[in-house]
Amino acid sequence: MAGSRRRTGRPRSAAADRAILDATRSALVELGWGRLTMGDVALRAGVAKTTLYRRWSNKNEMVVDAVAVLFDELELPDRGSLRADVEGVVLSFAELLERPETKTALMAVVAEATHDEALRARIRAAIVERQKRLVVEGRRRAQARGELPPDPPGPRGAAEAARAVDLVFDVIAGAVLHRCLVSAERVTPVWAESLTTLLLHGLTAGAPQPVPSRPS
Amino acid sequence: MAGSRRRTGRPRSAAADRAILDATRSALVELGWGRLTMGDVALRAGVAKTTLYRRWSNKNEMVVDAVAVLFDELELPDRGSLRADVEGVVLSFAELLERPETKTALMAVVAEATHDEALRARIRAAIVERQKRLVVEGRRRAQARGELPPDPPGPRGAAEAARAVDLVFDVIAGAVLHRCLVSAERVTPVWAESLTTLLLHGLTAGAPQPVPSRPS
DNA sequence: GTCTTTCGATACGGCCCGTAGCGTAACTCA
DNA sequence: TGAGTTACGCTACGGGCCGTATCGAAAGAC
Repeated sequence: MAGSRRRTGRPRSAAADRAILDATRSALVELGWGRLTMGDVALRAGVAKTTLYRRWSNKNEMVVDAVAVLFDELELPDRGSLRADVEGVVLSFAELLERPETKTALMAVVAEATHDEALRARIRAAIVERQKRLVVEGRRRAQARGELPPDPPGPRGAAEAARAVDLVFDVIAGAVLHRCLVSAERVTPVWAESLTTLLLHGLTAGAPQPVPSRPS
Repeated sequence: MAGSRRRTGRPRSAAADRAILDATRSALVELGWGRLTMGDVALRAGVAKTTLYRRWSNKNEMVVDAVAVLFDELELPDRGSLRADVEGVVLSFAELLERPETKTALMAVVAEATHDEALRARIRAAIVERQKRLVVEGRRRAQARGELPPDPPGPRGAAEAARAVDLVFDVIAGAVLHRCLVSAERVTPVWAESLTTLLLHGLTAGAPQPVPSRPS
């Protein structure tokens, strides 16, 4: 379907696509979300405003596409240990989030998504689900090294593993995001190390534990 | 200074203040951030639009004030153990964040704050710094119970304790926020328990730890 | 009673959104 | 090569909202 969509007529300009998305990101940096206008993006891209509306139905959808590709540059090179891998991904994610276009656009789009189901789905597919690969990969490596226990067998084990991945993803991404955007403080290597230690060993590391955890 | 600010003339209507902030919250629920207009808020509040602009210079500042009070309802009753306290605050915070006016407004305001230093400061003062009290209190109780080691003495110990509070706050608030708003999944009691276990004992709980943590 | 400030109401310039219409450019197919 | 089809740049437009100005009336302070 996607391949045979348009077989005749003048094709869409791929150069215009790139110019528009680039212009959107640079406008986000300079103006922020509230002052970003479609007319301005068109002007920066050297393109007519109508060309924007032929591709996206509104500002939100355009910005999601402009920002989603930024997250794809996240990588997880094998740094040899679970600790090093976690610290690495924390710092990479923070570096990404400290770029003005990323932080501005991500928050604005998430805000709009709170009352727009279609946009919520677009975010989940374009960003969240795609980046969970980092956690899956880091976890797999740690299990291979013996730093984490292997997944239990069977479908129950797989479901449990999926829940663990979701949890770790929310904790790491959430902590970095909150630190950068809500608390508005920088993510330093020292902070990344502290976060990693907390994740690996917990709050109670090095302390007596007089209160046993209750079974569920 | 604040007390003797205005000594003559007609005083500001406290009823109007309340009506405006209530109207702002209800408009956020129904319309979301993008469609919320000052004229509409004035209409809902039964107030002239000029009355809004006498109190706040723009939409962002008004919404921060409308939302900040919601966070003050967070409490931390002593549930008898660190585990129970953490689970409790996670669930309370999630309940707050799942209210439409909270999630919409918080994200929108944070997005605007990425390129507005004054707004960033307002958020930090009105929300972040005020809610850290929950972590400080929970930590103090846990230390009294012997679940956490006491703070080292001296100014260095105090600084270290402050960093620990900041870290735990970012991790807990960030995880809940990311789960609710970015991943767009519900915070269930089961999830809260998993998060608490992770926070208390870390990823490596129950697994061998071949890689020792390096001292800093 | 006078002074000061807020209030509601109305009007306004300005900016932006999203769409429509037009002539032209680019590409496909016969 | 020529006809058909689609994208493009340009311009213009109605409509909505922002933030401000202006006015007379109301509400307290002195």
